[in-house]
Amino acid sequence: MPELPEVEVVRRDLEREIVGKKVKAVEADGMRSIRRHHNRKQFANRLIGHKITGVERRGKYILCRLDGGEVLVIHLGMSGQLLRAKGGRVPTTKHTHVVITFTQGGQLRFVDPRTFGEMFVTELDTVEKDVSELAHLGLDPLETAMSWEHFGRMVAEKHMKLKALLMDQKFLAGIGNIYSDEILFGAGLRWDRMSDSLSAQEVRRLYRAMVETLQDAVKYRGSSLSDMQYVDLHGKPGEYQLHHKVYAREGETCRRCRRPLVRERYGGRSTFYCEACQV
DNA sequence: ACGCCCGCCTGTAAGC
DNA sequence: TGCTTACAGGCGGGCG
Repeated sequence: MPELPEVEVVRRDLEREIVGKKVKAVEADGMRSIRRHHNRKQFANRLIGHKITGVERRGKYILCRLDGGEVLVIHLGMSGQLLRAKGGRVPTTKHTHVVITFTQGGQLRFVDPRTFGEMFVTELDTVEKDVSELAHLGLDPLETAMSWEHFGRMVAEKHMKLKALLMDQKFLAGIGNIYSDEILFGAGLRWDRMSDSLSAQEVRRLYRAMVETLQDAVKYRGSSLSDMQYVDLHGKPGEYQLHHKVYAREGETCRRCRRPLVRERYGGRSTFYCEACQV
């Protein structure tokens, strides 16, 4: 579900809500969501008694620093949600796999119907070396300051379709299916253009569209589709879906040229674009 | 090195 | 109404 903007919104919510809190109790309903651990007790014991000292993001991963030098790594996968429950009396919903209770009261809950998401505790100073998904992450489009010329050199070194390149987490960290389509519309480029075929002007448009699209999406607190799988820490949906130009708008009119938008399958997933505005 | 498919899961919607 | 199928934002692995 969540891509960079949604994960960033949740990270900001977590920073406000759980930093400084100390873990009192941890419950997990099975091993699926904490599959890197040997057992539930070991997972719980690495959290209990520790205070959250900060919350960072690497691409689509959330890292909650703990006092004592460990870190709680969270990946939401396709359907994962982090929800804050204040007081203790809020009933847990179906698919709640992990509940972290703080000493000051209140809980952080991990809900994940499709169970592609996960969380685990590991050493902070080796996490980016030992966890290969993190070790191989590419640049973060919002965190890494870089010139469009530098971006253009990186893009031109590859010989890949633009959509595949934008979604390649080893190249750029955080962009998924929704935002790749939105970025490419913003840049006026087709999804299947080869990365080494862009003019300087096209590179500049792509870089600009990438940064602006992601920033806007964060500003509107992410995209919540009809399934409502993405909500923020307080259970509230985002509003960026109201600003989507192409994603899930097959057959609707292009906001720029009024022609109907098209959908194509690529790499097993839907791709939305305008045949006239994207070349 | 890359393109493409599968598997991992559950839920929902569309099609018959 | 029911059954079946397709599809959904994630990722890793394997094969050609």
